[in-house]
Amino acid sequence: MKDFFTQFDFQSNLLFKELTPEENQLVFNVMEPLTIKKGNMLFYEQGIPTGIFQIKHGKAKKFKRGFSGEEQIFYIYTNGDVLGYHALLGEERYQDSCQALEDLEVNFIAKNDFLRLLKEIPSLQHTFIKNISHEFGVLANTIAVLAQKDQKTRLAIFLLLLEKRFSQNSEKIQGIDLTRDDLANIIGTSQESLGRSLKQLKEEEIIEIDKRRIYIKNRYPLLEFLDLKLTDLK
Amino acid sequence: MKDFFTQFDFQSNLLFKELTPEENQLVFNVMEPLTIKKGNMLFYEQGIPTGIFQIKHGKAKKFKRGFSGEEQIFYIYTNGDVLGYHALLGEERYQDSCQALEDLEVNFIAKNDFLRLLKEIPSLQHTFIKNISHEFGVLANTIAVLAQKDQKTRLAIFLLLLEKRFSQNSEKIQGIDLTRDDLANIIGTSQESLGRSLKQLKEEEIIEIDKRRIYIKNRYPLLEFLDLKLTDLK
DNA sequence: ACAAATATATAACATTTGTTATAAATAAAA
DNA sequence: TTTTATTTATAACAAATGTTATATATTTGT
Repeated sequence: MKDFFTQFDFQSNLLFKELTPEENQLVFNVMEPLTIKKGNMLFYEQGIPTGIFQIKHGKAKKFKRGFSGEEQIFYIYTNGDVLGYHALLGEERYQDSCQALEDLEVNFIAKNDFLRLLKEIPSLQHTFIKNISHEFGVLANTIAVLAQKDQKTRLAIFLLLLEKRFSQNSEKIQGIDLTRDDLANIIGTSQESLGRSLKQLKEEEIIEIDKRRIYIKNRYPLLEFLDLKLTDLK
Repeated sequence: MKDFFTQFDFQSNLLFKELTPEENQLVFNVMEPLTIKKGNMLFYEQGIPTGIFQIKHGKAKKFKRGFSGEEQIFYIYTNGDVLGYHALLGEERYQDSCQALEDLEVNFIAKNDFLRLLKEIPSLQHTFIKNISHEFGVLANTIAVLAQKDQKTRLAIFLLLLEKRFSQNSEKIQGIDLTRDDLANIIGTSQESLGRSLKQLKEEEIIEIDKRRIYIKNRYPLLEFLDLKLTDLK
């Protein structure tokens, strides 16, 4: 059984990690550094794919509009994550949208360069397909959480997951820095209802809030509430 | 924008549909007919993959256990659907489980035969990767429904989807034949709460129930309730 | 620095959903 | 068939969540 965090993590920060120094150089050579301003889109649902991105620094939300049009966030990417390859591997348009939550520094790899890399580095195509397969499982696990857990439980789960995600490739403790709207959207509830639960956690001294940023002060009550043993966390 | 049904359908009944007669023969040659009894597993989460299946006749549920162990159904396969290829393409263990909901007639393609087919039929690998990419979008859409819609709305959506799915490759109207438990599990609610909503729909003469089988008598109120235009349905 | 716009917090109330309990119907086994 | 087990239906009540409204805090733009 994959551990708790792995079950909900795309692990897309590991995609270029298994390369030899030579292969790594090939990848590095075709990377183009870019800055993307807060609020700008990395790509749009139904847009024609132009390449893939690696986030050097910052956060981006991946979302999709359901058939009645409301945005649903299903992943938050952060430092080191590689994204945008589904559409290229599937040779189709983007199936979801990705937007910068803060100013981003990214490395961009253009479509043709990426396709060439796939040929030059034999293991790479397999690594990507394997990751998509893993991501499929992450979405299935997310479905289970949303379908089975009540709101307070979903909040506890995503607080733990997001805190961990945001500390990825980063020295200091980041806390969870998302708008209440985005956080409510992730856990599938209303902003007001989310606020009520956050207030409770604050009163129980499990979290601390500074401006909008949420810090987990004491994770043990959360783990206990979720029936997680420390060993589940690796 | 993909139409309503396509947004929630893996379309895994189309995977072998684009082949030339010669290619089709190659596939046919390695298919081994099998019968799988109701309740038996086609494969298990964490099991080592042995091959892929095409359902000739019957229904099977695909599910995954969340971190606290409850089963979550995230897809129902039916006539014509091909399944079990994620694990082979990703060269990893099965990431979910699949169980026969009734006696199944399937065609089985053993791992090595399938891998050989991928080499012999150049378009095939691409078709499968493209489909996984599409399935990824289906799961994202499912997340949006579970996170954003209330229980009655989720029921309306899944009734329409399941009715359509079950009529796939089948002449007569099938209705929706699932245990209340499985249906409740799919839409993410309790059996009792599901029962309450079904009763309402029965009173409004939108559905009809015979034994456990649910028939949609009048789909227009459902479509209106979901704010769907007929053109959304293709 | 200031005004305007946006985001957050909170409470009261309405509605939805879950839970517990029990009976009836159906399916499976003897 | 008869008995037993399982599944479905339903109601009363409790708990969770959504909604509306309003106040306060924070961010953004000038």
